[in-house]
Amino acid sequence: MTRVLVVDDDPQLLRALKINLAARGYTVLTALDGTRALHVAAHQHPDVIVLDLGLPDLDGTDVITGLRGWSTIPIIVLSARTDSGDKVEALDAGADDYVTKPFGMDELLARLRAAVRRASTDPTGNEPVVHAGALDIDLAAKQVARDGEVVHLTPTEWGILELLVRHQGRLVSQRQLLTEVWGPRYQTETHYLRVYLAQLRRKLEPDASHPRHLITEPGMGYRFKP
Amino acid sequence: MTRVLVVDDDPQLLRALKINLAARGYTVLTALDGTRALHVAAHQHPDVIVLDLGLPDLDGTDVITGLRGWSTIPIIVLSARTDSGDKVEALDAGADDYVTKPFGMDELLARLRAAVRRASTDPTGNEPVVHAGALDIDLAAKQVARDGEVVHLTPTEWGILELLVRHQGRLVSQRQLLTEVWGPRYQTETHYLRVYLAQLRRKLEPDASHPRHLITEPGMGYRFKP
DNA sequence: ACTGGTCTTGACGCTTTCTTAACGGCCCTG
DNA sequence: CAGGGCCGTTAAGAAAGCGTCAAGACCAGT
Repeated sequence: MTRVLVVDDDPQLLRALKINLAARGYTVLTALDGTRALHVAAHQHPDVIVLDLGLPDLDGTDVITGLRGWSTIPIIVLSARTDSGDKVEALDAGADDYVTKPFGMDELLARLRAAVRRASTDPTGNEPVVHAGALDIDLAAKQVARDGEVVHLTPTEWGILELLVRHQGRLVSQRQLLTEVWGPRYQTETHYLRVYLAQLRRKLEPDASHPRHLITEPGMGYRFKP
Repeated sequence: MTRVLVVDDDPQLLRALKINLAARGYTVLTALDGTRALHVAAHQHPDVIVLDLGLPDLDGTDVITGLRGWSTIPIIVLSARTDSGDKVEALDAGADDYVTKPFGMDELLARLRAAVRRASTDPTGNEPVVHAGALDIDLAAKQVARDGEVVHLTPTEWGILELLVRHQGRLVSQRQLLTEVWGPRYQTETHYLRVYLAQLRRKLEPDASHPRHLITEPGMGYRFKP
């Protein structure tokens, strides 16, 4: 049974969605504001989230980034605002889809099915700890240990490491690193990568000048070698 | 570089999209109808497809199902019809997103980024590893091994090899190699090919002077023989 | 307002990669 | 068999990319 978390501060709409989704066989969880949404998402592990942007407590994009910090659950954003700036912002923050109110219920359901279908072919979600040499990288806990000692990483450092580790062995292009860690507008700031890769190597590699795990492929990108 | 296939029968819109996408650093492939779209998708392996539903030859959903038969490439549907029935149909056929015309270019770009982001974090990398003699060519990892030993390639070398391997067995013209690896303005610089093919053979072939995989077809182009 | 941590930015030397040139071999044609 | 394409090989200078260090900007918590 697919579990949907619906986040909306409008009780009427919430109720309508709940009825419709339940009628289609979904299990429905609900939250009235962003804080509770994050809480429910963390504890109930829904399969997909329908998120209204106009929440009383938190900004919509903050909810998205809060979720994306630890999860890849598909997020479908609902909003009354047709402004394309909002859409861009939400999508770049990590939303999977954006539906403008008023919307047809069958359209929302179709988008929901599309989101769930995609997620179900994606076996990401149960790969908690990656070991590589003296490194233990816990993706769920967002923590790295070197020789058993926990190493502190900044958010940006972690973002880079996580992306590389999730694609371990594969080449990750500079462009992808920049868009996913900094955002699509930073695609050309390759300098950042050099600075941060040097920092990561200093923290994680036995010999920073001869890296064994964080490999540079000149002109192409970087690669995490286990 | 992300490769986008744009399918539209309206030359004007096609041109506008091409310019905008190219300006954002995408490599743009185009097709004017469904048949050609399926052909290009199969042979050029784009990273994402933007598909207009109003095509002259095939029904939009047929194009989607045709693609979904063998590929999980993200598909963003474009349509003038706001009818929610069409959306449901397209999404259930396997489309990833549905954008109604007229649309804002920045919104489309954001949805494009979202689709590419999802696909890239999805390790359903159905890019195969191609074996040829002592060579193992991993297209997803962008890595080649010879007798199990990883061989380092420069970006240009990899670009040539990848193109040839993706068209394995078939002849790839010099013109195509030059335009895809160096850019359309280098179509006459056939000399580059000689230099780089020699380098590739030295790195990959058992006997560089009697190549078994990287075959020259004099006056025509090159061919990768598995 | 101060502090500590983090992110951005600039400068420099070094390495890798690209471009270009020169030369010799092969094969077809006249 | 002479000449002109076309191809392969090698090498060296030019250009682009990389690693490193460090200073200033920014931001949140005290």
